[in-house]
Amino acid sequence: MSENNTRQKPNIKMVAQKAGVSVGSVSNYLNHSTKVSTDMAHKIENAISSLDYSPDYVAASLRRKKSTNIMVLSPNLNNTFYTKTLSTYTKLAVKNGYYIQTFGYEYSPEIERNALKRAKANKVCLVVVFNGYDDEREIDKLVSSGVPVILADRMAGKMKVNSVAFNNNDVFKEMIFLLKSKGYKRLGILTEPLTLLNLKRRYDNVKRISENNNIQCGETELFCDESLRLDNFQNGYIFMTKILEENPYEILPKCWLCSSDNLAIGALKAFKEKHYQVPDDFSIIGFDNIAFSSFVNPQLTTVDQNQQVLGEKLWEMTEITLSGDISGNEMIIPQQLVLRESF
Amino acid sequence: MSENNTRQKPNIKMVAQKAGVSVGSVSNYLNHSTKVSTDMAHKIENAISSLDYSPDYVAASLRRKKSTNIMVLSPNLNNTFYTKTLSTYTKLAVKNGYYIQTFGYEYSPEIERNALKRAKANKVCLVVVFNGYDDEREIDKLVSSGVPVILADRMAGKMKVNSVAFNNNDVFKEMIFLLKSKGYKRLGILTEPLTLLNLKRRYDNVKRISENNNIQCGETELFCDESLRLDNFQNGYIFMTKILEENPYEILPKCWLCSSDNLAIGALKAFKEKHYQVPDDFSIIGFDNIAFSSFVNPQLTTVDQNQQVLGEKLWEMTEITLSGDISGNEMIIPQQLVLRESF
DNA sequence: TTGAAAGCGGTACCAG
DNA sequence: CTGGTACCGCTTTCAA
Repeated sequence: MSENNTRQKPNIKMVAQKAGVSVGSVSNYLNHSTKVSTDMAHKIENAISSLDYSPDYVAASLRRKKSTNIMVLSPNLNNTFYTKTLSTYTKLAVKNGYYIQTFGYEYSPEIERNALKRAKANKVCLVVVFNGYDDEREIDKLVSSGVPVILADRMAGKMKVNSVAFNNNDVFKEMIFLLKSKGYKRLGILTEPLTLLNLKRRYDNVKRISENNNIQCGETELFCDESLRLDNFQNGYIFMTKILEENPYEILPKCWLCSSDNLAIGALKAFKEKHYQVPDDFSIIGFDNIAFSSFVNPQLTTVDQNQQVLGEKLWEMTEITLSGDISGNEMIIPQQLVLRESF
Repeated sequence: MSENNTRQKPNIKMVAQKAGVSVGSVSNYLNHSTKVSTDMAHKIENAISSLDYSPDYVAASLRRKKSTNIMVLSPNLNNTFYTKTLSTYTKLAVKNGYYIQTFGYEYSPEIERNALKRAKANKVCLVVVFNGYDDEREIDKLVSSGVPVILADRMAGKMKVNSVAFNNNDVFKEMIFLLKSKGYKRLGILTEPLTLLNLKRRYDNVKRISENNNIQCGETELFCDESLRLDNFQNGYIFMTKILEENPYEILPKCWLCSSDNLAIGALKAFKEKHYQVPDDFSIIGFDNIAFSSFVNPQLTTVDQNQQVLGEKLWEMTEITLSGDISGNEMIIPQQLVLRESF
């Protein structure tokens, strides 16, 4: 008979009333901020369950001036390198009472900056930024307005924020050594634009180490295109097809290093379609070691960037950051060459 | 010299003061709720930019009792079927002033229910649930507490909520017809547990249509395992390997239909490793048509569930839902068999 | 049009 | 330990 089928959501005041205690006491009880008598605890418990009350985080955030929501920004979500990392990270966060909101900014600096603004407006307690670029100003503003930031898979550079990134140097020593021992003279680089700082660093390092070892790896060997950001597989395939069609086999590098497994797998398809044998005519090395890389044929040789470890380190850094230490801490994770069939 | 380097975040009151107008007027101006004089508009504009003010959504949400945040729940994020759909949906949402927070519940009903509670506590204006199960009670509670829900890739069943799902029936007519014309007598089903409603529906339909056409597809042909939820590739591979080792070739179905491309690709690897030829010794059909499915060897025959279309329909449904119509609207998207090499 | 003031649902301080 | 109350930042009547 009652008409108010969407009756008012129970609030702390109603709980207090029903339990016959004050609002403050209910809050104390809920937040364990002060001990309450067992008698009172009982009454409150009963009121809560009979009303089916659950606290309003928004109101709490407003008053406390912070929340337990963590925002994670990722270039996009279509790369299992990111999502696998997030699986681990999310589980850890949930276990500790935090909640993760993921957002894919689709490689658009504009959407990314917009999300950064949301972070402030939504009072998240932390934002984790995967890669990203052209965002230093927004990040600085965010930090100085009180929202800490962790950079993931990216070094802090000049910014004074915490970060966890991969080494991006040591693994190339082994790689180039092997390259040399197999008789290669040049190394082709297939990559998205080097605007991403970790990509730039990788490139600089592999180039330096190559040249120190008489492996040619300069301008002529650098193949990079804007499209490679968006749809790695598809556009990697298209781009490599174009390269093969526009250049005679002789002038192309015989060994390729790609900035992601997705790209490498696209290139692999292009090689096959043009009837080149991998690794005989061309050999290829990926980056990330996503689950998929061992499922393609030939199986992909790649650089392992362990997603579980990254997720765990990220959580460690989160605890450090949340405890107030935002003084530019840095965690560096080693990489590892995993030899399979494509090289 | 100033010590307050983290000085107070500007709020609407400070803007009002600086502009020499009232708080209400600033709010009116910002929300276009009432016309303000151009003179006042100017003063407010100036105050805002000189203070670098940006409004606090949390406070606004509290007062308005709703927000422009949309929560999207997904079983996990490691399947590009979900993330591709989300790419499209996110772009549409952002364009319309909404913000998407994605959360992967890792196939845990507990974590999923928890997230649903967050939805209420965080005052999101809508939650989109991909698949999910054992959550009807939480969803009902959510809806009756005023947060509308859209079911994605899942039909509403008995629940009175809006949904957008795939047809999951018609495509099987063509598939079984082809199966028959190629001389197959049985169809093996490789799937995660049928607790997901859309999976159950798919299975019932393919079974019925098979039997009507004298294709055997019953208990003996159903291969399903809990592990297949978690890491599709890896566990699909492991599970199929086990099947091949425990059963003589003769008694196994020669054609397989999988509940996802990820699973199919895992199975493909198992077939190859045991030196079976695809599609000669075994043929296999996937589901989803993820980008990757045309990159494996042999290329995967699969059922296209167009992710872009799903993303778009989901946004259409979002507008309907947000406009207040939550009376159990349903959108059904057709599927399409895409013939490649594996069948 | 504009301003004043009452909340939204909590938290935290302070007095008892 | 408990209750009373100011306040978080914004929206929204209501009067002027």
